[in-house]
This record gives sequence, structure tokens and C-alpha cells, in this order.
Amino acid sequence: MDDTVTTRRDRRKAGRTGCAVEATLSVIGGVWKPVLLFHLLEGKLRFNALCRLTPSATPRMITLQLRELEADGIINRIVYPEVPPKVEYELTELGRSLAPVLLSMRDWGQRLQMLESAA
Amino acid sequence: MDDTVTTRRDRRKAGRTGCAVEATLSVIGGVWKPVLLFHLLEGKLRFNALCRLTPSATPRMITLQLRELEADGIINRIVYPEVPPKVEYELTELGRSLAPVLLSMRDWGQRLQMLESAA
DNA sequence: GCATGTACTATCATGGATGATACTGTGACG
DNA sequence: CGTCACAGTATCATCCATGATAGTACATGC
Repeated sequence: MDDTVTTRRDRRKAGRTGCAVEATLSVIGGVWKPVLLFHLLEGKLRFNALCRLTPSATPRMITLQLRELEADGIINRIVYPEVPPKVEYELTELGRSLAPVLLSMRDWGQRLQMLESAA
Repeated sequence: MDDTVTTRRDRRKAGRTGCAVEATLSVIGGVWKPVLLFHLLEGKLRFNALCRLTPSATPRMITLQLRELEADGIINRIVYPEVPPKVEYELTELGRSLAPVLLSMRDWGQRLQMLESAA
């Protein structure tokens, strides 16, 4: 029928479905990103603090996720040229605008957890 | 040091971080789930209709995601005992309660897309 | 009788995301 | 002098999610 572009993979790479939900997910869709962002909602945090708050993620993963978030303009990475090194992460304005999304996700998750424990 | 449970993997499987955001993500966190749910927000849909609305996902993936959503009580799967087979999917009440989450995600995604095209 | 549509399922293959572990350089602390 | 904390990197291994393809049963249409 069409011998040009047929694989679903191509379609995915070529054009998005146009769904804005997907756009959001492409930014906060990782496994750890929502958690990291959630912690950052309450203020600046240092790298090791984030590590301690997310004990099931490796530092490597946390670094990677933070870098992606930084590249997407969601967080700022502030390096203090001191020794020992000090790096703080904070939400940008764009990042803070995610608050409604994160909060509605938290609210729904809380209701779900309540339903689960009630059952 | 401690010979009980140390790996991050174990920690992840054992107990969640307690973050309600994670609970939400564990339900709608797949790649295709938000898109499928979004289409279903507008009403019942048949399997092939969902396939056509999500051309970059294979039927297999759509089946798997729908089954997971069904298992989580987000959607109902209605089988009409006819031939040719007819199956419809619709949101449950719990599924409909996800609307705020999905809508806030859509809103944020739209703003992001506008920012991107404006830049 | 062959193709088509429906709603899947089965099988195989792959690869990209993740995990575990070890290592870096510097200063401070004991 | 040894060790710790900080903020990561580097390397290797693995495995789970996904992709592609083909097949199922039945009925209708040509």
C-alpha cells in the first residue's frame, strides 16, 4: 500500500500524536522526575539531599534526570565555586508552573491510596 | 555492613517512597496510557478505534495497556457477545476522576507547545 | 472460496533505560 | 595520616518494555 514510511517507530519519531498530554509526559514522564520535582516544590535542594530523599534511585539516575530537567528549562542548577563543591537545584518559573499538574497528581494518588487502604 | 536488604531495587519493590505522585504515575505512567485515557475522556471507544487514534502503538501494546488500566479499575471492558466481535472501552468512575490530572497535563503541555513555537 | 474486518494472542528479537560498583579531586576534621 | 563529605563520572551488566510479524475464529461480502 504505502512503501514510504510504515513502521510505527518511524511515525513516533517523525511526528507526535499532537496530544498535549504527551508533550507534558515527555518532560516529566521519567520514573524519578515527578518525585524530584515534587521535592523541589518546597525549595532549593542540594544533590545529596535529593539522593537522600530518593533512596531507591542511584546518583547516576538522579544526575541524568536532573540534567534532562535542566535542559528542558524546568530547573536551575546553581554551582557555588567552593570547595567542597556545593550545587543547588531549584525550579525555574516554568518548573513552578508545573505545580498544578504535580498537585493534582498528588491529590489523585492520595485518594487512590485511601481507597486501597480502605478496601 | 548490613546483610538484610540493601539494594535500591529491593527498596523500590518493597516499599514505595510514600510519594502520592508515584502512586498516580504507577497507574497512568505508561507511555500510551495517558493518550488512551485522553481519548476515552470523550466517550466509549472500540479497540480498533483506539488503534486508529494511536497509530504509533502496536495493537499488542494497546491491549497490554488497556488490560493494565482495567486491572487498576480505571476502565471497563464491555464485550458484546456478537459476531463479529465487538468490544468497547469506557472510563470507570475512578477513571473519570482522573480528568483533572489529564486536563492539567494537557493545559501545561499546550502552554509548553506555545512557548516552543513562539521561540 | 477468497478476502476482509474484528479483537485480539503468540513468538521472537532488540535495545535503551536502568542498576551496581568503583573512582575522581579537594578541603576539613580528627 | 586516614577518612569523610561533596557532586558527580565511568564502566559494565542486565533486563524489562517494546517492536515486528504472523496467526486465531467467525461471519459477511464478492
